[in-house]
Amino acid sequence: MDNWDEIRTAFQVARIGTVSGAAEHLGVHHATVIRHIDALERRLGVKLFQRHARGYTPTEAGLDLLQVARATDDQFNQLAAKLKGRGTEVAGEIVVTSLASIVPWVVPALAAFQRAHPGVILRYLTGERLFRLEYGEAHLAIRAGSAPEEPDNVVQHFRNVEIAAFANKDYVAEHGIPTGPEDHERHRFVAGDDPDSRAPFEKWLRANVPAEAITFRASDTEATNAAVRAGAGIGFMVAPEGRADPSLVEIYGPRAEWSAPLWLVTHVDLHRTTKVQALLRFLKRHRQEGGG
Amino acid sequence: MDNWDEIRTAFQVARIGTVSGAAEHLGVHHATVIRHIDALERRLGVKLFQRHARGYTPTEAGLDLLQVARATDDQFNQLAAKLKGRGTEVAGEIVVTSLASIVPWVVPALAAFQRAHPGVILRYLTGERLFRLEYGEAHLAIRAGSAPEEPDNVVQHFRNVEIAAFANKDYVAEHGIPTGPEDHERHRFVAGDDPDSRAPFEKWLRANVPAEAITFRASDTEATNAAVRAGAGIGFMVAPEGRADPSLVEIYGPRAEWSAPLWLVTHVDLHRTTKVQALLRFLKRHRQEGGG
DNA sequence: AGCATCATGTTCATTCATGCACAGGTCAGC
DNA sequence: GCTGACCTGTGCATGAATGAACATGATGCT
Repeated sequence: MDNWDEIRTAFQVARIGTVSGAAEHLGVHHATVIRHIDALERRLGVKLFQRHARGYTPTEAGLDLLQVARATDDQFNQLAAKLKGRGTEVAGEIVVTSLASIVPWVVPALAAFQRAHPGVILRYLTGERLFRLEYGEAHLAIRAGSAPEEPDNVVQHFRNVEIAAFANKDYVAEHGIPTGPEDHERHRFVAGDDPDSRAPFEKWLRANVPAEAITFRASDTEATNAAVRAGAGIGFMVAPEGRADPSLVEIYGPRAEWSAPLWLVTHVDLHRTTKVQALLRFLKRHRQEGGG
Repeated sequence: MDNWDEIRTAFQVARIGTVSGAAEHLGVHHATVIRHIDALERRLGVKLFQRHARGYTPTEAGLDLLQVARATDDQFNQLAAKLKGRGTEVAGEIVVTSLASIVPWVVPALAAFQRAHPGVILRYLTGERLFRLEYGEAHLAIRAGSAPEEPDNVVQHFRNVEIAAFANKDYVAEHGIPTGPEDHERHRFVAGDDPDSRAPFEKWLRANVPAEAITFRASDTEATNAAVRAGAGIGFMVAPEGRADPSLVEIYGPRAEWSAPLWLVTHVDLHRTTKVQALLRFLKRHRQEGGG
């Protein structure tokens, strides 16, 4: 594996997604980028990218390269900063991902972090792209639920996020507020679609709400939240998110048994870099804000 | 930090120590190597090497680069192997270091490992160069004594090494073998020079041997071993090493209270690579052999 | 439907990095 | 003290990697 510059070129293509974009970022001609990729693929005997008219999409091999090269890039930048005597400076791109449901909580923290470190460029990815993050597309993943246990990942418990039950005002006006579990059959509930979900509040639903009362199911958290807002019934939401919506009424306040743990997940190769460390420290220092 | 190839060039210079050697290894002209180094240093504004007529010696900055670049090199090689579908193949250079005193135990294990993986090139460094290993000059360090706790290092307990007391045959012929602790004042002992040493057998010496009976002290383990072989008195040695020398007599057999733990220390960036993993697994699988 | 925009991919001229040859220096050994 | 074998360092010719220009295809907006 000689010619590290070709790896660097491939890294930028994988990161940005287009040859032209990578060429501009690298300050070279796009023909050079194409030649680097071709040479690298020929030498490795593996297709790194799927060519199509809209750009280059990394294959699985390309994603492997992306992961290794991103770590390298970060480490080289950190080395350069150290050698230049600016060892503590935090700068460069940081990619963060999380479930969409905790967006309203994460964004203010990231914004504050960006304010504290103007040299940082934040990319915050949520939603359907999450599955690709296993391949090292992000520096930091904020996950909910049971602790991830993949090798090469550094997992830290972050905090518990408060979960409460909400319903739309119109729903309350029509159906009122449940007087207790025995009243649940008279109500309508919104829940996830997975009947075996291990989320604590889903277990509580199965135990305390008759199945016939769960009249709206959706696999995606955003969908269930939208259903609650639309008045489809009573559903669980992250507490601050629900409270931020004036059209919602808090049916049941947060309970310890419902709260879901959040995990900060980083890849070992990235975990030690100053910028990731700085972000982790920042997030942990600000974990009180926003309720939880 | 653009131009990763220049880092690669600097890495080879730091690793090999000469511009010409690095040039030959890289398959380029040595003038190219000089230009790469010059360009890199100018861009970083830091001297990476101390030039002298016998070669290039890395400065502290150069050692920092060496550490990062070695990890990168290994990771790229591992990536290449994976992408080429030979993910399990173990090949390339592996640098191991340890105290000189456990050389006779380590060498057979390394030799066996090399036999099992013909593609591997082993470099086994001991002795005075040990101090440089903090800077990532080795893939694996085998350390004795208390567990190292530096950050970025992965420390695993390896095994305990048996320590026994030996003396030269000539010494025994002249002084006999101690009948018990009360007989020690009549004997001569070889010990380390540090009066506060935390090595277990040194503690035992302080507790069970009168200070006047310790007539030979040396700071280096090799020196004390040589003194024992030369008949200067009774001294502690690694059990298999002492037993391998027919001129020595085992005065006190190994005791649990004397045994010193050995630690396998790797840098996080290198720890996950297949070849380091393979070596660690191999060493742990063969830890029974050789007594311990 | 048609145009504008943005992407990849190929050909040809050029330039910059490389290789070569030689100078200068240091160290080891006889 | 001298010779030989290393090593670093520099000016100059060459060639390989690069950049410019152009062709081509897909997408989105009017």
